Amino acid sequence: MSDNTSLLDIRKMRILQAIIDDYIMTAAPVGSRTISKRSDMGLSPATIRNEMSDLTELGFLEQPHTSAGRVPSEKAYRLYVNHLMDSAKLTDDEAEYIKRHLDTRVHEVGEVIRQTAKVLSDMTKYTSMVLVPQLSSMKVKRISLIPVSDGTALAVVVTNTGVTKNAMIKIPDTLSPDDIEKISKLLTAKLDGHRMSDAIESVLPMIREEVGEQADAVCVMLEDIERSMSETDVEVVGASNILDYPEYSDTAKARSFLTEVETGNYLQKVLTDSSDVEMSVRIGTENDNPDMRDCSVVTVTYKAGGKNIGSMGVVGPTRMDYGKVMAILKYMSSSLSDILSKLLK
Amino acid sequence: MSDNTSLLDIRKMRILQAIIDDYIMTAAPVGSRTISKRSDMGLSPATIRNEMSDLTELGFLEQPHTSAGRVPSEKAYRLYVNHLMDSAKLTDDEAEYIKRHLDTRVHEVGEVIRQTAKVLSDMTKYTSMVLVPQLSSMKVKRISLIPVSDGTALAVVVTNTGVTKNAMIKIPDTLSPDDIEKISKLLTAKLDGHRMSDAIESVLPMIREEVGEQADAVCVMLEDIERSMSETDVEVVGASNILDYPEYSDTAKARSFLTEVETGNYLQKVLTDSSDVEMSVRIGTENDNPDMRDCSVVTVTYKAGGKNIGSMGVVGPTRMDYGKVMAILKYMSSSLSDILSKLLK
DNA sequence: ATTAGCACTCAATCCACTTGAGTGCTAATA
DNA sequence: TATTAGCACTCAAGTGGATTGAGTGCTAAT
Repeated sequence: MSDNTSLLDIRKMRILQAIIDDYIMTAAPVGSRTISKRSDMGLSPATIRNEMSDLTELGFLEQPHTSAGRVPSEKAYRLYVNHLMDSAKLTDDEAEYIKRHLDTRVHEVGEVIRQTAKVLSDMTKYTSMVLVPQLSSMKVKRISLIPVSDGTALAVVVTNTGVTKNAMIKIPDTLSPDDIEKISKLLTAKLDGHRMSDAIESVLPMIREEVGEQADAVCVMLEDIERSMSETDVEVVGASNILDYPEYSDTAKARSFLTEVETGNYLQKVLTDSSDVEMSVRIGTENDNPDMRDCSVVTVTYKAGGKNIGSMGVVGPTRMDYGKVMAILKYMSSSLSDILSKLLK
Repeated sequence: MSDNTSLLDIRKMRILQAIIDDYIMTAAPVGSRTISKRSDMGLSPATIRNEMSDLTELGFLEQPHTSAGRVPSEKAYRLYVNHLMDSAKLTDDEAEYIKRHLDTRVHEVGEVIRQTAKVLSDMTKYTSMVLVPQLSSMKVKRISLIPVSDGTALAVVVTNTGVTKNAMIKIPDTLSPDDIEKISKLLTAKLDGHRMSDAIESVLPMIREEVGEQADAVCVMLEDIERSMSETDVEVVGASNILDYPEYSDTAKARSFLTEVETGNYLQKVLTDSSDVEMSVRIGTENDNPDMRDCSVVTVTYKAGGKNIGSMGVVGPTRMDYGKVMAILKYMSSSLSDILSKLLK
């Protein structure tokens, strides 16, 4: 991505910023007079017009039609996010709000995740999403196999971070409940401290001799479990918020947005793809999903014990309040990380 | 509820039915000419008009304004559902579709529930909802307590029907993992075959002496577990379908519908309230939630082992295709019951 | 009892006109 | 030379009157 700043002198930048700020608030094309009055640069509308004309030529502004004002282009938002935006600080009220609503006395990770998504969407008024913590990267502390019926058992994996996950698995009919308990204990003993993802390659060989003839069965079970563990799951809240924004007053557009969000596929993809960068911003067509081509998606990662274990984000119209959203996300990220780190001690 | 049929002669009924059928399809006020042509009763528009005038007076039809056609009232839908509607049979294609999509080789209840909701919404094109099976009414087969971290453990309850549910519970710091395992085995032994809801009253006393000084701790744990078990959870799919219906082309209306559905509170209430009647239909203002006052909600229960264990339903505009919806729900109910009965053997 | 005929109603659509916010260009100005 | 005032031009969004057409209700004829 080329750095566009060099093309723009300081005045053009300030004007562009003013236009974007205004457009983010009003969703209406902004004209030269508005900027002349609102910005304290003491320039006449005519001068602003000239600059706007240049900015249009450079691809930062667009005109819906000749006699409307100008609308920021995606390129403009990109510049805004990278250079212009004054990364808003949260007000005390906002920080307080987050603290209060996140500090419910919950001791279950799923609950914390849901609550986080709720707070995120309440504060931003956009759609929020939180990826549940990824287990595959955590170390196993315990594996319990619980017989459910002939041929099936529930595997419960507890990680060193205290996150748990279930997997319903098939078991050979030949195994008795006692066998299962034995295997369960053995797995816990051997896997303790290892990553689930390493289980099959590095740990299975060690177990092999001890389980004897059941080695193959155990192997299949482990594969089953690992598959379940690497399933990700995403909590989405506030999808219908999108209807509050005029750009989605067209029902068909709202429909395709909501359908996409409801399945959650794309959002999940974005969150997993971004789960190694501290903060990511996808503007409009930077989203490769056509139904999301006039949304922006902002994500951050969250940690537990100093290690990234998940990500969360916000989806809204391209004209979203990036400054506010990014500030909130940053704050929420560290709050959630704190809570989880404590919770998962 | 008084039975309105007596007020209407056979001809009025047929005309009303024709009007409702037409309105369900078109969502547009229907006029006398349409009915005269479409119904094979060989009556002129003028005659129909006279009858329509009577039906309006009786409260079965409404006029948006003088020169529009007529629209069925809620009272009309009620009559339709109770007496008029020819309870549509599913086509072979539809039955086939359900069979194929529900028969995925899944062996986990949650998966089946999600799939059911999906199929239900795909077929009806409305919003679907499925209440996950209620554990409190099932008999316990096994309880496992799995230590997660100091002070917390995961309780996994397996019922005789094979449904499982987790609850994260607090445990006294004084309990060692060995203690926990002992309690876990004891609970399984004592609770096996009992309903969770009876656990505290009838089973706890029997355990009391065996656990000695930990009796109070066990009691608290059981309460914790029981609370978690009686939590209901509802799977909602296809909320955005509502946007395809002209009565929700107004964004504000769609917004309030979607927000209500997103929280799921009301739907959950309806499903639990209806979980003892085979089929229930709530039309328009029969819903006590103001945001749902121009929707209808249809629910059925489903069983496992001959016993009601949950319910599911469909939400759509009052002008929904009751015949089709009810036929689909009936069929799905028995399909799901079959699957669960087999699955949970 | 039914229907043909007719006057009446009223939302929806169309069209011509106006309004007003905004542009782009040019000539005057500092 | 950069800025600005002035002005003609554009175009979406109203505004208001006329037209249309689907529908009704009533009355008189069948």
